[in-house]
Amino acid sequence: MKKKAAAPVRVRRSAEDARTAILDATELRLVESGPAGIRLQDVARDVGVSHPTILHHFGSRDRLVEAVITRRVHAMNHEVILALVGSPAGEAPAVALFERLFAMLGPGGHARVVAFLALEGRVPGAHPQSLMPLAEAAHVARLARLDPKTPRPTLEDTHFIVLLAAFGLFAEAIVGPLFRGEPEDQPNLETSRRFRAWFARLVLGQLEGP
Amino acid sequence: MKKKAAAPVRVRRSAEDARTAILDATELRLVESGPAGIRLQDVARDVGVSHPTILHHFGSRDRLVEAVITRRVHAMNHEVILALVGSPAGEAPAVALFERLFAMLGPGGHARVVAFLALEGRVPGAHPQSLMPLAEAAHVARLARLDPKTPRPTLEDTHFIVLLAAFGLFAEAIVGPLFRGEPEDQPNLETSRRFRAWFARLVLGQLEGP
DNA sequence: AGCTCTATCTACATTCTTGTCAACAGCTTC
DNA sequence: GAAGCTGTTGACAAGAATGTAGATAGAGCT
Repeated sequence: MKKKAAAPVRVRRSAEDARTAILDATELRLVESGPAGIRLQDVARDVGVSHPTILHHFGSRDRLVEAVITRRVHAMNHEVILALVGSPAGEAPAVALFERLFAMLGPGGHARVVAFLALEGRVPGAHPQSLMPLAEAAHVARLARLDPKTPRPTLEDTHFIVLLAAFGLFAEAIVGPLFRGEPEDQPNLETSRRFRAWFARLVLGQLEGP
Repeated sequence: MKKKAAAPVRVRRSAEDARTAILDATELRLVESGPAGIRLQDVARDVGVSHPTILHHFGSRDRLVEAVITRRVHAMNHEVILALVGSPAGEAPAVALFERLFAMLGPGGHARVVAFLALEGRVPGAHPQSLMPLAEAAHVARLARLDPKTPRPTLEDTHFIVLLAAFGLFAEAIVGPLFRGEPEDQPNLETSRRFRAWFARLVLGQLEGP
């Protein structure tokens, strides 16, 4: 007698576990292809479920995309803040901080996600990503460390320096290898590292200078 | 007697005119949504033809995308080079040069195209976009204008400054409003302009300094 | 005018993607 | 162990997107 055609062993997770597994798989697609590149069937295959299961847990593709973006942006903000508050002053720590930030933005994929969101014009009101609060904090610290005899820099000056730091790390992650003429599949990690160190010292010099 | 159901006035262009019209419409979609967002039906509607006409002229969607990217990248390189060679030395011209470059990258959409290409990993071997030749030219000019008594900067230092300039303009165009917390639909043009001027002077200062 | 070339169109085929639905099957509870 | 809840699934529907095929119709040429 024939076997009953490979019993379809159905795994049944808790709703929360299923949602988490689906979000994890979706996040990979988000980093790789952006929100517009997410396909329910692909995600389903990655997780090992059928695509209606995803719809059951998230209602629609749009809501899934919204959920994964929200989770990712929250995680990114959290990691960036952690790195910033955990960094002491000084040149060597500044270089180390830039390394840490870059590791998150580049290899970690945060910069890609930000770029996709910016290009698609998806800026949920909930996540403005403004750097002004960071600039204000940096400005206070900057004034406190400056020689009282030197002229006081404006808040806008500090804001611009913070913006520049963010721009540099962001662009290095997205177009660094491209602008350096390195093949995408094997970028020159050493040149990239030296640029980041050079850049960190430049930014620090701007903050310490007049 | 009935009319013959609205005579389908068929416009017939030369093959070259048709290709150009199709590429023009495709280019708008490229800037707006990136290569992955180009739809034959949308382009056809924009041009006012049926989508098989596009396939007749370009063979396939892939070849259309390839053609529009090639044309756009060539145009971009051409414009950038024109702007660079037409710029004299000095602080005011440097600020003006940055304005001109930004006008092409931001409102002109070049930065968006570059970002899409970088994110999708489409870097045709034909267009490596390396800034090294530019850095070498800048290095020669830099050495010629430096005080002979000061230590000679390395080529890598000049390369990094050129990279930083490109990174700043690129990122300002892509994520400037986002990182400044401005609504996408009405960015603060004045703040953006001041940042670019501040940034141009910073870059110039790096080239002139030691 | 008649002929040829080919740009263009309508209609259709195929594949992909999201979404719906009814049924199935683990877990928990009684 | 029976019942209920719900996570899960296959089958199907509907629409969109690319690509194909044959017919049609401008434009140039003789």
